[in-house]
Amino acid sequence: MTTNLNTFTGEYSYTVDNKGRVNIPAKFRKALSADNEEMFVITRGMDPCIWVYPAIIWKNIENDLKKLSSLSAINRTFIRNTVRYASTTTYDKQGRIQLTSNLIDYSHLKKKTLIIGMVNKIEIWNPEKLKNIDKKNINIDNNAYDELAEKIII
Amino acid sequence: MTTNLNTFTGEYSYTVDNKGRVNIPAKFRKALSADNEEMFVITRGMDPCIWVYPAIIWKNIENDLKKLSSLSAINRTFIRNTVRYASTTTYDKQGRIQLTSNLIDYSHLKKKTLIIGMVNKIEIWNPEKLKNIDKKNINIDNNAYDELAEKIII
DNA sequence: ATAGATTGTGGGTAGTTGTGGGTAAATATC
DNA sequence: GATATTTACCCACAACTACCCACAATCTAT
Repeated sequence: MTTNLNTFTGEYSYTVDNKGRVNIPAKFRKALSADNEEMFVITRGMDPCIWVYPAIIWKNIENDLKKLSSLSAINRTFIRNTVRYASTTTYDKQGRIQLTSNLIDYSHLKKKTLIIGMVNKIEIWNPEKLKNIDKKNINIDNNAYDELAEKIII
Repeated sequence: MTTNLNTFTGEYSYTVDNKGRVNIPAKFRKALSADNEEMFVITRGMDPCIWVYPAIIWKNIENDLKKLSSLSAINRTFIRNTVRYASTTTYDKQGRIQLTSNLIDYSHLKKKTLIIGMVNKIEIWNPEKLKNIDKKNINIDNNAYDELAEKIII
């Protein structure tokens, strides 16, 4: 089956074991292009979740960051916050990555997790947290949302 | 027979077996263009049914989503809601696709299903559910219908 | 009308996947 | 420098999935 490489969709439930490991869904592993060498970069998401990037996609982000001038305070803050919590990991023979305690704390992960494909990256959520965010988003700015929906016809 | 490729019309009755598989009508399979490689993407519909896209049609949606920056909260929500329940499947030698339990629950599928061609995608319904929705829609806003009539000459 | 091909539905099996734990190397602590 | 703690790598096994075959019903062509 040849889906888009380095592209992830769908929602999966997994558990974090007591060593802080989570499974990367088999489908996601298969979607990784060979030049990633089974590597991901994990970091803080903008929402209270963990973002997981294929290594080569992350490389592109780093290159974009290099282009930002450090003269601007906003740029400096942005760069710092973006790369500060990022670390590279490969998955083990069972397809799991090791999370850092920092990221586990940040995303409030307990045992159960939801892993969500977000097209060019992967999100790891505490299911309860995501449910709360979903509720909040019901009252989201509808105009902006509708505008998107008109551009992208599903 | 030469119909439009990746275009689906008509209504068919099939059964979901106890492994969660449904047949894709032979006519629909024949309408799939070769570059789909016999792949579909299944996801939640806006109504309580399952939407089935030819893979290459879905690919366009993914590519559009990739252009959205995750710095914006609305973009993140939109991406998440759009791809969260989407998964890629190929049909087996008997022409069936495997549904996920998540989608079966969402669409309240039991044994009997109605599969409906919706031009650029396919809908899988619980026949009872669809009957209820049809009843509700009898009293649909006629103004909205008239508005459509100006756009589409049938 | 009949034979052959196609289509829809069911089930079996081998391989894959997810989860737990074990052991040795590496790092940290005193 | 010796010991404790963490990390990386390995194995085991139950549950699940993909793939295969069987067969009845339906359709197609001559």
